[in-house]
Amino acid sequence: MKQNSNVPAFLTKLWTLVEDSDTNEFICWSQEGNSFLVMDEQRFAKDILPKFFKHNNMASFVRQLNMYGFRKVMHIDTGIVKQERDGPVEFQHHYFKHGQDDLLENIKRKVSNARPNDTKIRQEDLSNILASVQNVHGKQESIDSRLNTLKRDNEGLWREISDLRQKHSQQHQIIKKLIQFIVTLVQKNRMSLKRKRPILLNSNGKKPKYIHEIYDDPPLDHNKPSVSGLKNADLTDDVVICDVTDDDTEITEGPSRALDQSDVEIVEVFNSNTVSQTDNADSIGQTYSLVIEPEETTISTYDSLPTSSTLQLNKQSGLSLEDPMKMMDSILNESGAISQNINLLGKVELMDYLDSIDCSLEDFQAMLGVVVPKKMQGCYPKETSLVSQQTTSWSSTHPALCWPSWMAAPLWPQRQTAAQPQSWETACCSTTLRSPQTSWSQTRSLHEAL
Amino acid sequence: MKQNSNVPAFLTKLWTLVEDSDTNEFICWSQEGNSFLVMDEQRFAKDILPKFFKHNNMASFVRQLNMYGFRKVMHIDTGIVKQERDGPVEFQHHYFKHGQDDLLENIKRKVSNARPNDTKIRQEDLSNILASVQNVHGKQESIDSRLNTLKRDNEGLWREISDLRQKHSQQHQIIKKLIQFIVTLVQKNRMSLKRKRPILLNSNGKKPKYIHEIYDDPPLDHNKPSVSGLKNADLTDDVVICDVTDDDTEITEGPSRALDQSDVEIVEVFNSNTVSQTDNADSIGQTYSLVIEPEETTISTYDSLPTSSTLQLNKQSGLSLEDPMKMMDSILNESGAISQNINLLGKVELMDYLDSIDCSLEDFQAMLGVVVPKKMQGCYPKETSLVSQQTTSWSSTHPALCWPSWMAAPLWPQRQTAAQPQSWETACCSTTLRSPQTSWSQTRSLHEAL
Amino acid sequence: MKQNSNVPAFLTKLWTLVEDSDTNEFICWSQEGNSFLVMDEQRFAKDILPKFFKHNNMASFVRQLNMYGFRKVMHIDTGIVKQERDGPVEFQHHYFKHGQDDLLENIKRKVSNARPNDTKIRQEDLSNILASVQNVHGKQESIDSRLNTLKRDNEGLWREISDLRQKHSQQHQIIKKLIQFIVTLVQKNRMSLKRKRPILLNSNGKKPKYIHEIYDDPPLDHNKPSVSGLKNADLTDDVVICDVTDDDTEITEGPSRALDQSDVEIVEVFNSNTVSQTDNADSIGQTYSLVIEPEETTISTYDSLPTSSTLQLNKQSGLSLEDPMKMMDSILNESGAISQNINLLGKVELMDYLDSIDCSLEDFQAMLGVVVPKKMQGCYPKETSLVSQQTTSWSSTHPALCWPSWMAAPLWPQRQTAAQPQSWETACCSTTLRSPQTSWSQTRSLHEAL
DNA sequence: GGCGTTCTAGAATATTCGTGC
DNA sequence: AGCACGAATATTCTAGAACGC
Repeated sequence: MKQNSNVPAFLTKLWTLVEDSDTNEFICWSQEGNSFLVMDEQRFAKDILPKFFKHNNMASFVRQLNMYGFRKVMHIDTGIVKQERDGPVEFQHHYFKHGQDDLLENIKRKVSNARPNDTKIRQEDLSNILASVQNVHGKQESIDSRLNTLKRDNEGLWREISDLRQKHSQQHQIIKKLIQFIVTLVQKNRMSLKRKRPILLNSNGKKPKYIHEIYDDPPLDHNKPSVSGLKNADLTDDVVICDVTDDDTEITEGPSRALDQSDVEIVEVFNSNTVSQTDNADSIGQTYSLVIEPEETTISTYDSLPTSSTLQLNKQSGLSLEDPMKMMDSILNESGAISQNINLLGKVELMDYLDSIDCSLEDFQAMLGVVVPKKMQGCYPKETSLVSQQTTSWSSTHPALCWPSWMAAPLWPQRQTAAQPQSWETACCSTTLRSPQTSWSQTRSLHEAL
Repeated sequence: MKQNSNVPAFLTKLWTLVEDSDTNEFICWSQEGNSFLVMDEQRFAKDILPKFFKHNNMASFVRQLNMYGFRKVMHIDTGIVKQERDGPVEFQHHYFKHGQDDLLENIKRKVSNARPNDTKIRQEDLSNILASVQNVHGKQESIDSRLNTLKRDNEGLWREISDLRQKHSQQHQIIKKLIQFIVTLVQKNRMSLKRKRPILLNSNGKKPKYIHEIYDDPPLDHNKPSVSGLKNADLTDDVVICDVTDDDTEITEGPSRALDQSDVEIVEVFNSNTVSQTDNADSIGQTYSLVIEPEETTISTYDSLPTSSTLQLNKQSGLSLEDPMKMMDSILNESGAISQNINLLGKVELMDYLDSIDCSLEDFQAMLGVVVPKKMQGCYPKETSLVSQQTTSWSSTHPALCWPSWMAAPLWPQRQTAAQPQSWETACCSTTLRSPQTSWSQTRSLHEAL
Repeated sequence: MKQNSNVPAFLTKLWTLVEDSDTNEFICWSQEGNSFLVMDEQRFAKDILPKFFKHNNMASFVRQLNMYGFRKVMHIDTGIVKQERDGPVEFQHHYFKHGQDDLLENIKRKVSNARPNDTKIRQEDLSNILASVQNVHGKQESIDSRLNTLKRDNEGLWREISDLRQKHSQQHQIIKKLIQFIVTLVQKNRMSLKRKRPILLNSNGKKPKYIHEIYDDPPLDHNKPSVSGLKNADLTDDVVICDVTDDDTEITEGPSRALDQSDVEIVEVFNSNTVSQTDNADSIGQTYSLVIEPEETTISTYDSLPTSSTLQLNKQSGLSLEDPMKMMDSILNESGAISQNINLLGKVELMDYLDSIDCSLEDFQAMLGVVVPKKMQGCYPKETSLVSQQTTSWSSTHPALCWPSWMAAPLWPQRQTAAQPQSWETACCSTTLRSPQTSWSQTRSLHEAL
């Protein structure tokens, strides 16, 4: 009757009840001893149950049995409506056997799964998931619009940059022309003033494209082209934009440049020590040279140092006299140092360039006549016909640059004709490039007109 | 006893049973008639149930009641241990009432709903979906942060561009002034040297605002103070950049450097036909002119070809005197090839520009400083106050450009006044610098040409 | 007689029934033992069925048989004339065989499958959600790729801007040199013509680095080789930016400007009304002044108007003669108008700038030598060594600028040396404008120092 | 928190009805 | 008419859940 351990009361009571021979009338072991029988449900419920439990309901008793894993033993005649008192009810459990109360502890009460119905859980899950998904959807739309905004911004930026590039290029052209003009001016001045021996740059009356000729193969070193250029250039007849300060010098030669003793001297930059100085000796005045040399340019963006490339310009007076052209050369040489890699292009452009600046008075006028629109901004070329060329000179130089994805055909407005050095301005994003010939011929005709 | 309609047999039987006064001993209506009582469970089960159903189990009966939504009516003494034989059992249903068998059809039998298979499958589905959604969430956050980063980048880019624009504009001004200065310088030189008859551009001492007059469209731009300045500047002693070539001229005067017979001649561009040419005829020497003419300008950004638009500037020495207007026209024609479509705009701008440079010498000076690109693209003004001007000339040209969304008031630092031709600067954006050689040789050829 | 396991009652009962020899009269195995026969339907139903089931309907019995997959065995005469009312009925099932009750467990009852309830609804929900999630996934990938594209674009933009900055800086150098050159040129001209006492800027033959000296803060920039070059350059014959004007005029005053009747006059732009004009009265010749004054700069980016800053260009003849320095002053003044707000910076920069242009011949020479950076194109320096400098002059000016997130070390190619006035180019994007006064006064003091 | 009692529900089977071939 | 099956209900056994101890 005592129940030790942790065997639930129900099991103890049930086992006792079944074992108790006094109640065999109502409840007893089956013959095999592995199940028990309730002879008369009704009487058992009303007479026996209350003595052991707090109720007299057969249903509650059965519920407990089920709770502990007992199963009803089906009889063949089950279901038959019998007039007489129903036959006995039989239950069994693997660990509920006659004379073996030690097995009872193996019988475990069923525990509610504490599972409030997956169904409900699932329903909630579904709701949550749905809400989550829609939330994500909303966010995505937001992100999408932001992306579009950004994309538009980017497009605007590209346009801006294109515009800036173009502007820059134009400015560059202006500057170039200005320099040319100034050089010419200085030269002229000398000629007219001194009218003495013209320093022969090209005594033969032909422009020596020495540089071009000498360097048909530009140095691979991109960073110091100017240096090499200078070195190799052996300029014997060069120029001598010497300056002279005095007054009465005579200019003997031609109308062309016979520059002498002008107060301003444009000294060519010679290579270290290799220079052959021309008649500087006689120059008594001070000589001033114009060196256009942006400091920045001497800086290597990444690793190279601006050391060697720094110019050792004019060593003061007593220097050589050079012509403005030389100066220009050096200037251009310097600034264009980078683009030397682009050989072909460089050459072509050089040609064009020279041609284009080969102008006389008319050119000058034309040069002067430049009208700037109040507003010019960059565009986005859409055509591509001329792109190839651009690519040639540009892509190579800007390998890292990625053209905006949204631009179908990145055509720079740049006119980058051959005559137009890309070095400084390069760039641009214009759609069409002017054919070199165009400027070529133009410049030419103009030139010849002289 | 007959049950028609679709009322289940159980309900019909039950109602009949309760209604039947013969069975009142076992089962009957409650006093209120909205529930029924089973007096003696055991007897009712064994004696009555089998007569109506295929069983004699009270449990089965109760099960059916529950299945149809009947509820047991709890009594106060429920739960208490009753010594006496159980009291009556009471059940009720909203549609099960005394004398109202028509309500029975409202009583619906419960139906089981779950298919154990799906359940598990669904659980897995739910898990998958949930994981998926959360995955998406995570990605979205990542994307969001990247978007923000990009946005910040873009803002920085706009700032950069704004900065660059401003810088460019400033440079442009510098260049313009430089040119003006140079022109003046040359002019002065001549004057002082020759002190001869000045070519009168505006002999009357008044600047012919021909252009402006011709195109009576006043500049919309209010922001060009300089322009006004120029206008107001009364330049009586106009320039006479005549050229002289000869040799023996004497430099008698000028305080400055007596430039004489300089080969460089700065010819002023004369107004259409109204010019009185000076002694050009006698000029034997070569004349060199400075032409600042960005080739790019001749290129039409989109579709036009640079062909016809090439400039036929100066026809050599002995040339004529042309009026500035003509030149401007040709220039604009050239460079503006593209923008020709934008007639009005072009004209207006031109007006402004010309107006601003509408001075003889002054014109010349101003002229130097400005090149008009055929196409300039633009920017993104959306506002307004200061933008108006800009918008006037600018927006029309750059309809496609969108100002960054995050910029409330996109005011460019750029001063882009009417007098400020963007032509030069606007342009291009190339990365590479032209190789030195190129410019080198070019410069040379030009030099040699001298 | 007891049936445990999971064999349904019907099968157990049926098998028992067939096996039971007592019922052979009504139901028995076929001869092969693989099917069973019901001899007399009616008697079987009425007499036998009720003893085992809750009914006495042959139909129900057959229904159960069908439910468990039993099939009726068709006889040959079936369908033909069935004379005899009830021949024996035969049913068979693959697992229902004589003496083999162990096969019964293989017999499965058919189960209805469709539950139109939630199941389907939920299934639909799941499908919808799943589709939605996957949709979102797809969109996200799209967004992701767009983001990447944008990012690449942005990177390209930064590169472009870097490039543009560099180009601008280079141009700026060129311009600066040009101006210097011109100034020197003018000066020289005067000297040579007059050959009078040169106004000594540095009579001692040494360049006065007044500015630099005054502000002993050396530029942090290491990238200015040219600068160093200039410094180191031993300039003996320093400049003499004296001006000479007329022929025999004597410069009586200070070393500073005693400008007289020079043909070219560089008039300083004075602040409104505060200007002290020098001996202009006596100037007989016409004087032209070069004023470099970007109109834009005078415009405050947002709200200020370009009013006062407008230049009063050439006042024509009778004007004052000024020295190049003045011109530079005015130029700087103008261009720097915007950045006046940045006082400190402005000053320092101005100092540097002035210092840089305060050169004599050497400087001049250096000026001519344009150095091209070995590497330009916008790169994105990764090192930061050079950043400091840049930061020094730049960051301060562009506080608002955010460097692109993807750039580790935002190194601008720009050389922005101290000697490089930021006023023109850098300018700041908008954030702060340098107050005109600053440069003004500075320039002045410097000027006066002359 | 486990256990016990009670009421209700789930689930499988059972019975019946109806339908289409 | 009869078979096979769907569908609804019925019966039974078991489980869930609420509540009290």
